Amino acid sequence: MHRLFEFIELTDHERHTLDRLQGPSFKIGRGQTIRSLGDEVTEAYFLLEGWVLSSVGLAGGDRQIVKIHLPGDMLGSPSLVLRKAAETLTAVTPATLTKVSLKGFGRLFYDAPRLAAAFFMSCQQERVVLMDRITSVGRTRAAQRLAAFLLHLHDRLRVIAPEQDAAFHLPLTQEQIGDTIGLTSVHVNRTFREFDAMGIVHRRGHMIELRDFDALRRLAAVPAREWVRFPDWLPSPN
Amino acid sequence: MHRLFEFIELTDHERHTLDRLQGPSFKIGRGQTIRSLGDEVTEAYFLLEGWVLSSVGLAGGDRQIVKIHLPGDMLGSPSLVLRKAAETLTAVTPATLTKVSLKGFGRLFYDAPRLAAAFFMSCQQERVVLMDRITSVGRTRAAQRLAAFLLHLHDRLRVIAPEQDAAFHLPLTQEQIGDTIGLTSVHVNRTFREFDAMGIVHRRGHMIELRDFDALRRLAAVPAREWVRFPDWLPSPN
DNA sequence: CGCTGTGTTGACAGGTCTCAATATAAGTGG
DNA sequence: CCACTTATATTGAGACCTGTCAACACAGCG
Repeated sequence: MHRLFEFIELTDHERHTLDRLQGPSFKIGRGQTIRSLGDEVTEAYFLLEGWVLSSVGLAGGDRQIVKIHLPGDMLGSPSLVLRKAAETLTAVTPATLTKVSLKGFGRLFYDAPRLAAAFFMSCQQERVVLMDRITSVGRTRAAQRLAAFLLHLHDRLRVIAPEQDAAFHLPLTQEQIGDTIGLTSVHVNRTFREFDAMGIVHRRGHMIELRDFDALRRLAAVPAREWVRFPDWLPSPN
Repeated sequence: MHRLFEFIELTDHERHTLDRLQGPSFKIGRGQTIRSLGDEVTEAYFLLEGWVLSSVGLAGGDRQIVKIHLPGDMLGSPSLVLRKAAETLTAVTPATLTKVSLKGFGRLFYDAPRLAAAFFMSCQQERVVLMDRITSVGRTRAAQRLAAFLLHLHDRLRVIAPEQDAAFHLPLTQEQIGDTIGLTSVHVNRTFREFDAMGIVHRRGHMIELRDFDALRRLAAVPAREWVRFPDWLPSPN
């Protein structure tokens, strides 16, 4: 179950190529680090189960979480263009992943052009997401950032599980949420309680229920994004 | 002169493919908009001369500049995966560009796999840049953001013009700089004068001279990025 | 030469951070 | 399964950074 399905329908050949790309699956525990910023880049990963955070550390010790990875994501691909890994990958729940060999990935551009195009599109998609996030963090206040964050996460969960309703499990601490949207944990907490009080969201432990999507969307203020499926500029298979 | 040269050395065939991709060059004036957020996506662009801003607008009227495009950049590629353009492209200097047909771009994945891989890498590079910018905006103060901004821009200018020294022309208003690093123009001004006073930078009109790289780098605090040239995971041409 | 946009500056307001203390939940070892 | 330890959530007070508003200087441009 790969995110690539968002853009193209895979042929048998492409599906097979994708399978051959990956090594055997392995598991890691909650809190474990898969790879740290600055490490040698020897492989990439696919995330099969669990949540993984991708973060960038600053000299001062602060860190920014640049991506919350959900099952189906490819991990570590930004580092393909670097000598040292760009990001630290940490599991926030127990996770199952596979390794992707760099050589295999490189061959893919020859063996499965349409698959390569899907990876390209997936990368552009990440770019758009980052653009929207930088817009949210750079130009809006705490409540708007938190609203955009919750909506975006909910959207992504729905892609993975179409039956997903308004409530979901959020296995992140408020500090991690803060590191994602550029706030301190203290202020994330205050903003959450504000949302509680307004009846916009409801929390019980790490279960979050979005109770007023319109209000959240109005707050978030980011433009809606409609991803293209089966783009007509991409030649059809064969 | 394309940014792709950063990752691979183009063969004649690849260079030719790249040329065929582009329509005749055309010019636009300072302040003109090439394409607005929400427009239909019918093409992409290469920027040959001039500076172009890529920005995302919020419902409230604020906007975030998500990328400052320099000559050699491909423009509008994030919108390849969207039905409506993700970003508004505005020239801040007179600019020369070419159009890239979407069909042609799609065929490239079949006709020139290595070139396609270079575009993929270029996209990942943008992603890393955005990750670092979100880190800067989300987790650091005004002075650090401005330092990171100036250093990053200087680095990019040096890629284009290796003889580039510590002084360069910055054709942006302080408001545009603010929209880029998440500050108001007023605060950008205050921070610039602070840098002036400390002797870290020197300004005369829109000429900027970086006078103390060490101090700037210490301030910026973002990890250094070393792009890989000719990655060994990519099959060689032939 | 007047206009309009941009840079500069000051006073003040407001949002977010910092520090610190408690309460609560989660995880651990016996 | 309990007692203990640690991480996380919550709350308050005050400091600090940045935004807002407003005025003025200055430059580029028609």
